[in-house]
Amino acid sequence: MADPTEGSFSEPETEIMRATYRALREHGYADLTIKRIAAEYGKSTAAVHYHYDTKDELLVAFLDYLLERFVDTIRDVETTDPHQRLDLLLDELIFAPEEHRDLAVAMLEMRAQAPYKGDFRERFRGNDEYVRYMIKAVINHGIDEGEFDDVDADHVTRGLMMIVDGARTRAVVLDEPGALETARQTAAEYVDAVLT
Amino acid sequence: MADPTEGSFSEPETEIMRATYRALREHGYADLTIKRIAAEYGKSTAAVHYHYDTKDELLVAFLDYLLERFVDTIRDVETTDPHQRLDLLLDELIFAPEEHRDLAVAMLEMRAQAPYKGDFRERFRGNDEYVRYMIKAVINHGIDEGEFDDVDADHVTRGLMMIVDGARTRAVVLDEPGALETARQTAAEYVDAVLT
DNA sequence: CCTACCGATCGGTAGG
DNA sequence: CCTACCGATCGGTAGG
Repeated sequence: MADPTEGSFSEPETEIMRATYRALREHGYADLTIKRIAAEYGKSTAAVHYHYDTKDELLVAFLDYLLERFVDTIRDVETTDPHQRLDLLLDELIFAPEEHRDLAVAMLEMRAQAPYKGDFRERFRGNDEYVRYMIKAVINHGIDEGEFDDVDADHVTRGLMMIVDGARTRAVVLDEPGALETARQTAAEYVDAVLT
Repeated sequence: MADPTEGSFSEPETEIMRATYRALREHGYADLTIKRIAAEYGKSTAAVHYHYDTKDELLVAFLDYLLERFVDTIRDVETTDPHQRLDLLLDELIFAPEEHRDLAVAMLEMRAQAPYKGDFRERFRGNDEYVRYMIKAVINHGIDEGEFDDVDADHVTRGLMMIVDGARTRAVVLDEPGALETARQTAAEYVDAVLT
């Protein structure tokens, strides 16, 4: 809250989140231990437990941290023209895994835990609702301005989310060059087909 | 190989794969231990290690087992009409997570390990190629018969895979009713838009 | 395949 | 926050 947005040091909690991120990237979720997080943090495991009583509590906080970072990558779309705005939004949603592969990998690992952790699922649902709201708003705006056909904005939004999530999953799992370009093109074809 | 396809007992390896499946379903990948697998198997951990030297070796065999089961769910499309055949294929690919949620959950967990396990990634790539080949063959058949437009079959196939994988991921993570119906409809819209 | 066990590591805590 | 430690559990093995 003190706003060291650019400062190289900040609150211990933020440092621990960063350390968790590095540990997850290096070892994967299944081998993510308090000891490794503490090692990345540069302090003892007791220091970690001083800030987060249990591992579960730390992981939920970490998911919030991850989702914040994710939302940050798609927040600054500034154009007002609906079609262009939708294009830019889709660019960010689909090409994010390319620029932030570590983030995409970590997100998929956390996502795969959702069936076992209700806390995780709730947060992913909230995040998904937020992203869908952004897309839906642009589509509705385009419909109002007569730039898009009068479609079911909610349905089209969900269709685009399928493509976005498919792209993300495939980018992480298969790691094939060109997969994101294909996804972007598919999204464009879908937009052209149903909105115009 | 002795073919007890319906027998309630079979080779120890198959029993262990089944036990691993149950243990994974119950505890998740991060808490999947040899001890729990052995408990499901009904024998000692040494019995498990007798068949699989290391946990890694067991997991790779288990992924093969999972992918076989997955392929089995999409093998028996019998129609010859291209459009109908593509529809049935997409039905199976998209609605599979509904009928086999455990399988879909397990698959996503294994998928999330791909960045850390080259063995896993290779197998997912092989499986993906197989599924894509099936779809592409149907599309090319439709093009040859003049039922579909003369499109880039490979590109359309990849577009459909995005939707399929998006649907699977979202079904597991968000667990929202209706998500698969939406995905199926999106796939139909995409097919209509680019193939006809 | 089993019993019995190995060293290593786990999440978490007591006491300062 | 640290040192030092807890009981529990991990993957894996020896010997039969």
